[in-house]
Amino acid sequence: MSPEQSRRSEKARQAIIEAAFAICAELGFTATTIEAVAARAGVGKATIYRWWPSKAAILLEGVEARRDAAVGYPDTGDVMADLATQAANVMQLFDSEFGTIWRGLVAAAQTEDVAAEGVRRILRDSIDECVARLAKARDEGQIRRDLDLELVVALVHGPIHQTWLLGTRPVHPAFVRAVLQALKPSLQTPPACHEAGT
Amino acid sequence: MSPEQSRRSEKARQAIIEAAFAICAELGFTATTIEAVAARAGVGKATIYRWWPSKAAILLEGVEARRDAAVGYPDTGDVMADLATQAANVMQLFDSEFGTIWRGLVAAAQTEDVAAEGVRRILRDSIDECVARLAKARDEGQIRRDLDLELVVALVHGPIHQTWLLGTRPVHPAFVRAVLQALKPSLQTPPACHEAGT
Amino acid sequence: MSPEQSRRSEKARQAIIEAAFAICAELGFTATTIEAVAARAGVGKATIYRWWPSKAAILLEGVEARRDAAVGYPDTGDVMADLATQAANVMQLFDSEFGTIWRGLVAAAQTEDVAAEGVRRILRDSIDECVARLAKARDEGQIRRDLDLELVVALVHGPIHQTWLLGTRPVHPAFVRAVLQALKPSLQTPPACHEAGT
Amino acid sequence: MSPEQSRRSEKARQAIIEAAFAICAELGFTATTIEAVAARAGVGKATIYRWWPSKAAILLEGVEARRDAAVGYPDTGDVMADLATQAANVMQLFDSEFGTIWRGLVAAAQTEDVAAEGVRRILRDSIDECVARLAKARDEGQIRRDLDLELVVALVHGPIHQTWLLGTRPVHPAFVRAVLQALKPSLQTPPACHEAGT
DNA sequence: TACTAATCGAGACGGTACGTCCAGTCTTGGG
DNA sequence: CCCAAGACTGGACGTACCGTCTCGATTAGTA
Repeated sequence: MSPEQSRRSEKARQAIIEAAFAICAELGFTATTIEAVAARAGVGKATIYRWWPSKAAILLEGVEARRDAAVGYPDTGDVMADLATQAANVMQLFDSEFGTIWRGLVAAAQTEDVAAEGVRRILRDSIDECVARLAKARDEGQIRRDLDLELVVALVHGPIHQTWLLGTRPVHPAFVRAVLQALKPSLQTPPACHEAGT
Repeated sequence: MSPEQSRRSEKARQAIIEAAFAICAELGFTATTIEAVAARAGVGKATIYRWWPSKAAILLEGVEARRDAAVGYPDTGDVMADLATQAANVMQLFDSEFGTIWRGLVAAAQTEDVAAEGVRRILRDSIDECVARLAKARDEGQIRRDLDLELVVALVHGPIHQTWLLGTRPVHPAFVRAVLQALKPSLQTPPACHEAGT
Repeated sequence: MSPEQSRRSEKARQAIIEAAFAICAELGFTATTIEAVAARAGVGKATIYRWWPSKAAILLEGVEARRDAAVGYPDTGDVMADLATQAANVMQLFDSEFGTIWRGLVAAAQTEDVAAEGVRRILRDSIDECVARLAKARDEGQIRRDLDLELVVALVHGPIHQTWLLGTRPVHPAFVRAVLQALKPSLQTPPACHEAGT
Repeated sequence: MSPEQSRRSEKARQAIIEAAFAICAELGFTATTIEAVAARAGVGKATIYRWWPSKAAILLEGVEARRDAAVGYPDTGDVMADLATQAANVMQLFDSEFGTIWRGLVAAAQTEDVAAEGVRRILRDSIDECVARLAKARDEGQIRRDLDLELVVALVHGPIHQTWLLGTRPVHPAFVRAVLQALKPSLQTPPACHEAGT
């Protein structure tokens, strides 16, 4: 984003992002070439290269712009249930064309620094959101006080996201629930023993 | 691997895999083109295309061949410690050029079916190995009897591998230990309460 | 023409030259882009760049190949008439699409060394041919013995070619004859004076 | 030059022409792009396109403006010597950066009508000047009365200019003199025969 | 002297072609 | 029949310019 933003054409910017999303959704990340995006957006290639360093950066900008429409955490009073709900919602979102886009971004992040930074930026927001929900739950006494909340985020989303990314098994809502169920002892305040013996 | 294997040149096969590894380690996955591999291996491009469908397949074959030299699980009698040791060893391995190769394979797996299958095949082996170690620990009473062991593998390696892949934070041995420590209540047989209030 | 000629595809070579000629004839030298030639010839651009440094070089090769079909000098016994005939024939040839191609080559020769050399090579042949005809005429006593024949070529063709190139006036056969007519005293052996006085 | 001239910035006009000359002299005609000229002149591209149809038109305007400083014909009383002197001076001028510019204009004239007209306009002036000198010589009886003077201009300058343009041989003063020397019999009034034999 | 309309600089825009790189296929000659 | 070598078609790359356009900021001529 080197040149001044002032003279930039908002119309072109949106057309490019929308074209990139459409092509990626329809034909996949590999077919999402700068050339195809330019053609579909009715835009010169130079206009893309002027403002974005790679196709991943375009998709990244689109994803970040849609963050408001992102999947938030409900607050029913039961954190474990809320975490499960949100994770299941994310997985459902990933079943749509958005999954293709996110896979592409993760792939790009493995070899491009710009993409890696963008992906981290997005994840940072997601983590912060999750941490906020967990902090509330901690204040309510639903989870242990001594937990590193960012670590908890990793414990919860790591297994789910990883399983989805690497396809080691299908990620259905039941799997999400199983993960959360298994993690309960690690997260929840251990119940006091009221009776001695057994 | 369509044609007959009998006529195949073992020398060429090894040279190709080694060249692919070397280029990927030195110049990265993106620069690991079939053309470059052929040149470095002193091999015709057709020879590569005859036996492998993509560059990811070459690296995959190399990785699978090196599985014997892979990171196994120690058995000190303490599963949690052993899991931590193995995970830390893997992370150390990923700090080397092998990390670059694995990142490339994961990236390829997001868009190519062949790569995805290959990655899953490798992960399956790793999971099985881990499950075996966990089964032993379960038999020894170190972990709960009611656990789905494959789920446990996800719980343990998901957070670690995911954090490494997406770079959301540095993955040092301390982080690995923290993950395992946090997971203890979920995995271990809950201690009987001997006294009220503990 | 860097790589070995042996593996070169003769079919591609001819298709490229013919495409370049056709496009130049139909659409002009400016529209004769490498891209258009490749498309018309059904050839990859790389194949063109592998063997020719510029579009001028392609046309040049075509022109040199067609030299056999070139405009030669008749030998009726009258040099001046023969020179006029040949020059008029050349001008007629230049009225066809070949004129467009030659103009393009001359233009390219003003800014590109490769084109300049090629044009000079072609002109050298033409000059030699003309010199040969002149030498014969000189031996027959039709033109002065003391003339530098290459200079004569310049005297004859310079005015004609130059007038055509720069378009300072239309170059009809009458003009060609006028040039030759005016040059007669300079070329022909001066008649001896048979009578003293006036 | 469509819009009103009154509002035109004389400063910009001169800066553009000077920039075009400078770039053409330093980097050649090919590198003389509108973009480069605009940048060097510190001028918007639109300002150039508003007043000139092409880069050749800019150089043309500069060349025409410098015509006063052009190479005129001396009048020593000996036409042949004067023609040789002027031609030699032109060739010397062409050895400078002006030669590069003129070559560029001739090249452009092969494919662009505007350039062709401009070149013809300039040549017309040169021809007229030469014709004027020849007319004077004719009135003085130095050259034949029956000559078409414009044809004479072609006979004199055609060989020289053509040889320079196409580079068929180096154009030194000696060459210029040789051309004029060879043309003498065609131009000069034939001397009466005073004695037989001679 | 203030108004106002055209020109100015700057540079983004949609395009076209550039010359390069690589994919994946095909051809040639040698073992 | 496999191999090394590498030319082939094809397509995307990222760049350079083209000629058009839209922006304030001058800057002339007019009121």
